[in-house]
Amino acid sequence: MYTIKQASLRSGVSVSLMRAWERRYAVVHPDRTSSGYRLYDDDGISRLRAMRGLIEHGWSARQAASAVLEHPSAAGPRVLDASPDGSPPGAALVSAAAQYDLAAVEGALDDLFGRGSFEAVIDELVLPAAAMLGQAWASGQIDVAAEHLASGAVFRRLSALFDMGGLSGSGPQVLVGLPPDSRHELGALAFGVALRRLGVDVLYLGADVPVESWVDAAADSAAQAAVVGVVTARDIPPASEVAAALRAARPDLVLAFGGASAGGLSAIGDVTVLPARVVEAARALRGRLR
Amino acid sequence: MYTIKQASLRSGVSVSLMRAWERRYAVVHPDRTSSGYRLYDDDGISRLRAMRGLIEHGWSARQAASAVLEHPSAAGPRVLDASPDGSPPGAALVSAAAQYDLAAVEGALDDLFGRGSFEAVIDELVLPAAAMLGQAWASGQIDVAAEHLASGAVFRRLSALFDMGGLSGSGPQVLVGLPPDSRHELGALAFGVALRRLGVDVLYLGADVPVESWVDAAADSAAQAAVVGVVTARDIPPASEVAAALRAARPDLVLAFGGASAGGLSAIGDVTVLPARVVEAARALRGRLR
DNA sequence: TTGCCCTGTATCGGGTTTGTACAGGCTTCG
DNA sequence: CGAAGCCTGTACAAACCCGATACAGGGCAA
Repeated sequence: MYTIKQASLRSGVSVSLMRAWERRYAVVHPDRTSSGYRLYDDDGISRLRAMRGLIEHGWSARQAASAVLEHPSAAGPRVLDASPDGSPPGAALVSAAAQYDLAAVEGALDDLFGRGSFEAVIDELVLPAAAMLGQAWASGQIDVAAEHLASGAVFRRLSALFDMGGLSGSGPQVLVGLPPDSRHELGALAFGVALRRLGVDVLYLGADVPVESWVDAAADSAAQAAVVGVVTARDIPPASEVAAALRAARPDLVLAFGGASAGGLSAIGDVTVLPARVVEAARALRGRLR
Repeated sequence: MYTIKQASLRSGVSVSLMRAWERRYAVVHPDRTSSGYRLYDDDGISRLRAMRGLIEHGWSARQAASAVLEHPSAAGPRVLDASPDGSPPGAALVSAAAQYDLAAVEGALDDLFGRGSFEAVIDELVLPAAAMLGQAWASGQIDVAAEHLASGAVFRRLSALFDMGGLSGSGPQVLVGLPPDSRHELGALAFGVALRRLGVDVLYLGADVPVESWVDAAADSAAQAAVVGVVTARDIPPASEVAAALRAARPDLVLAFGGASAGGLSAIGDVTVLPARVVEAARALRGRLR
């Protein structure tokens, strides 16, 4: 349940306009606190967002409202909306980074994370935006320092979410990390957050973990599974080395590869290849535990 | 069991506010001594920390409280192994890392950060503990993966503090980062946090920043100063390269070196060498601005 | 063109929420 | 014993939210 300000941030509709739409078209019926404050649920946010989308596509407000009221399914849990000007959601992050404007970076992240729950936004908005940062750097559009600035901010957000996940202390333990020489860890960390939010105790090892360290971690911890990130095609050989060493050291360990290039490793024995999207990957792995 | 002040330090919630939350939302029910003093347990600390996290992410206090009350599993207890008297404060962190026990790692960090304000503990406890981690790794006492696990947790704490610092938006801007090929960024990040808490807008570039990126960042941002971390003696040559390039590109920029090995660079022109302790270093740099 | 409706936005007076501070008195600890 | 810490209760300012109203600009019909 969100206050009107939070609902405004999540729906992209201004506070004044939300009240106007409610009064004129009864497009939402938020609950009220005992003192009369509006409290919006996810369905209300979806309706507001759907209505905004229709209006941006040229509909009049009244038509949009009746469409939303008539087709409640049209206001499904879709989250991914292009910005008003049609630019992809991560563009604001890239341009903020290019100008070394940390406030704008944080604002862009507020916008991305504010559009829904972690699970709703991470695969659709946040990681694509981070990927755009990498592309912008690769294409020379922004500098390494600018890329660091912005991806560091993303990393901090994810870190806060990781810590906020809280330890169940009793759940299964899973090692998560990247193979040697692999450095882009945002996806792995996001996966760790998603897994932790499913009640799994994640031992997050980070980037560039040597093969022997994987083995030692598996031997010295009570981990039930290990997930090795495979971000680029270059990570495939070291990742398969890690898997082979882990398999030899701990035959009982559930092994999985995750990440964009994990598909390149499907040939290897009994190693699970997780879906590319971190939320689905976390659910898939969770299903293999216990 | 902690007194209210200890609980405040560990949870990051002020004493007044803890009482207000208890009175208004009944989010905790601390035991009482016979004379009425509150006594908090680890579960209470976790609840307060969770509520604080939700509020920092935009929830209203009342919504956050009901979420914490409704979802008690999110706040699991954390047990800290009693460390033998006389052992240095960071020993618990190292032994927790050695056992890949993330709960114990978080508990050790709770203990370290709980002993005082950021300024009080960072130089005395947290960074020495992080240094002990590095030494334990160098001496073969713990593995790289264990070191990653624990220093990642420290990094996340510092990241949260960095984000909590908030942007003044109007303060002077300072670039903070490490020279090329330098990777141990905990000290630089801690310095960034300290600086931010003094009202300076820190543009944190992170580790391993190429010379050209320093130059571009200085050129494209409105930074008044740049601080280059010099962690080990090996960082001295690249750091001096960065300084020379920055001096050439932006003669007006205030340049400073920070970190344990910054002293090795005292010979270079008008570059300030900051004290080794981050709090003093931040104050020293602050004095040179505006 | 004129006048009217639609629609997004701004403002006003008044109530609510929330973080912080203070006063006066009791407890703990060195 | 004195300083520091903690208690309850109260107060307060800033931020937030409420309903109501006003208003500007665009579209549209007369």
